[in-house]
Amino acid sequence: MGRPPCCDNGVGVKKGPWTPEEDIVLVSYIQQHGPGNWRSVPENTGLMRCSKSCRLRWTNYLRPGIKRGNFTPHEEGIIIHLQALLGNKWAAIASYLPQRTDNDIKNYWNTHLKKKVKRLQQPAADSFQTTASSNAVTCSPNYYSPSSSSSHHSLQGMQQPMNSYPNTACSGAPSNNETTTTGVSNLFQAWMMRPSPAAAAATAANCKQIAMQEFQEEQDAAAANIVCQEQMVMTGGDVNKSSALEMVVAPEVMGASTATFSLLEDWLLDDMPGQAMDGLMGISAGCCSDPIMF
DNA sequence: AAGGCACTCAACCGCAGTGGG
DNA sequence: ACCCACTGCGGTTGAGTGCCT
Repeated sequence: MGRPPCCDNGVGVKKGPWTPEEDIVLVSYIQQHGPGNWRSVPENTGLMRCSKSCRLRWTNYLRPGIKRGNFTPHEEGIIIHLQALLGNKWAAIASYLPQRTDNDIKNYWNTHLKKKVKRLQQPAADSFQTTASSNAVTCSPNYYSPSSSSSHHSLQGMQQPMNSYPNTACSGAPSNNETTTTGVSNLFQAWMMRPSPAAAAATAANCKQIAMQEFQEEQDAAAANIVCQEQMVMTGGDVNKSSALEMVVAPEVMGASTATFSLLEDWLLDDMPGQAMDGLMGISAGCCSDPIMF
């Protein structure tokens, strides 16, 4: 017991924000060797970072297909919904939003959604206290227990194939879309051709799982079309940080993702007609208090 | 203009889980 | 069965930034 953390030696280990130069070194290495074996990354690249820091930088920032910026009302709704179901299982929640990282979702929840939900939950809770004191408003993740898996909307079956980042496990399926893969995107080609572990593990236990599998496969295909624009603006030895490594998802890819994503959205949101657009999905009273919601 | 405050988010920390030897 | 190396995850921190007074 008590194995020291990998960064414990401290000596010579750099901390704090990553520089564009470090990003480039890391991306170049992952292009050659693929993600994983993080222990060897600092050793082989000369990066003065611990392996954990390298992994985090990759998964939360450099990984292709990451969508940054504002969350859409749809995404908000899904996060709120899944948080009510799963609790603070950010990795699990992130698996349903393949373009978002668990860190992003966690941050967004803590900074925006938690307050939002609380604010809207308050009046609902007040009204509920007079009627349903024991079974309703808690939104506990245990509320939908595995024992209720006979329910049409049980998460148990479908969670399995979604546990890996779909967009990093590309099946290498050929695409009809024009793929302009230049710059940094070239760095990812090698590892993007790996087979999909999710596809290999497919068991099709129920209809929802099959649907999610299809979603996964389409995500894989979409990932093959991700266009990563390398915009390394080197001016007089300086690196423009803001544009050094900017991944841009082609509009047609986003369209495909959106189309396939609607399947998931249907499943997530179909019991809440007319509630999605306000971004809060009626979480305060509607979803959590309805035992047949899922 | 400047100081204080609140907010955001990248990054860190520590623990748990897992698989190989 | 046990140990250990490694990865994954969730909670937390703190630097940067913008707004307000």
